[in-house]
Amino acid sequence: MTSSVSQPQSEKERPLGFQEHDHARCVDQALSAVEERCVEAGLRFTPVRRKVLELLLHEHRALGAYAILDLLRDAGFGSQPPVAYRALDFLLENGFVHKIERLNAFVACTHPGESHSPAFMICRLCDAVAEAHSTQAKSALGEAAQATGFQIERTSVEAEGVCPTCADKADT
Amino acid sequence: MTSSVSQPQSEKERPLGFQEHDHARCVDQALSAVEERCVEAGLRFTPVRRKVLELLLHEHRALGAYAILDLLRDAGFGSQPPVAYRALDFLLENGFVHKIERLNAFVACTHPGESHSPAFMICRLCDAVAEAHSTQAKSALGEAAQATGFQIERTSVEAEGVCPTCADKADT
DNA sequence: ACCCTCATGTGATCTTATAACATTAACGGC
DNA sequence: GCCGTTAATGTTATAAGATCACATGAGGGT
Repeated sequence: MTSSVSQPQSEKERPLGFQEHDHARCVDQALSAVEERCVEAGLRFTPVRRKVLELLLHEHRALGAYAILDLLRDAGFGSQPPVAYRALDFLLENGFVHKIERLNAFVACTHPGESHSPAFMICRLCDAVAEAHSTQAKSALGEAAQATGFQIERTSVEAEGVCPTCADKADT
Repeated sequence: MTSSVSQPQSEKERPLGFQEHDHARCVDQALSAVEERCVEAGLRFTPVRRKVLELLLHEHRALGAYAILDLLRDAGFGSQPPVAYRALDFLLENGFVHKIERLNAFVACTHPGESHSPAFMICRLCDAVAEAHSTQAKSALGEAAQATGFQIERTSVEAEGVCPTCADKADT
């Protein structure tokens, strides 16, 4: 799922993230990983929560809360905003999804389980979102923070630009 | 105005940013600097635009668009959302203010004129916002971007935490 | 069975942002 | 100085995002 630090291996589609991959498999893997972590941590991975994560993994891009809500409704769940927001809150709190502030939208985490301060690359043309491992961004601000005595609790790092796929299209 | 990389020099108040400073003066300076840049660049620094910047400089913290709108109304300007948003768009485009995505709010730029990719520290207790010079955050993501072929155009780096002033209060 | 807690369903409301269109002000060519 | 073009503003309406408040239901422990 949109792993971010290597060259594209196939040119055939690269449809949603920046890279081709076995999507059905990556969805299943991620769901299992999260399920396992919930059991370990005594968290309730309820049907709505599972469904929301599944939808985000399946779509493999950032979705707004109301887009998620529509899909939930189609799947027979409640259709009022809090249904989606509550599931998202749970998933956010536990690091299974991230919020893309720039888009007011949500993406499934690319590497759940690992503790990390995420950084994102967002394509302004197709809205694809890739998550990068970024320990560094934190430390970049860390210096300034230390100098002022500011205590950092969370960071959000987002880059907007053009993904390889869209750049290719533009060349044509 | 909330310059970010040095020790607090006075303990008497540190009211809005993380540091004490001659506020009236810093507002005037910033306004002049922006005015000058607009003349140079052939930009129209109209009354609404000036007023919005002035308000942000004066308040010296992140304000929501509707808070700005209220202040505009008080000052005799139009009172419909587009009035504020359009002025903000202008100021954003030209780097005179920044948007804090996390708060859906806007702050006056701390060092207009210098080209920079801003990074912010946001106090979750008092909403004070400090802007740090950060060339590094860009480069942190830059590596991942280069590896995938992603072309970065803009970055947004925000850290949420507790500012020195609020931390002091908590200790008491 | 009971209680307590957490999760869900639902309606209403609030905040943030934009679309669309009319009106007015500034700017350049002549 | 007049006129056409362009950019800025005013105003109405509405879209999009997020939360509040309160009722109902499902699990877990005793």
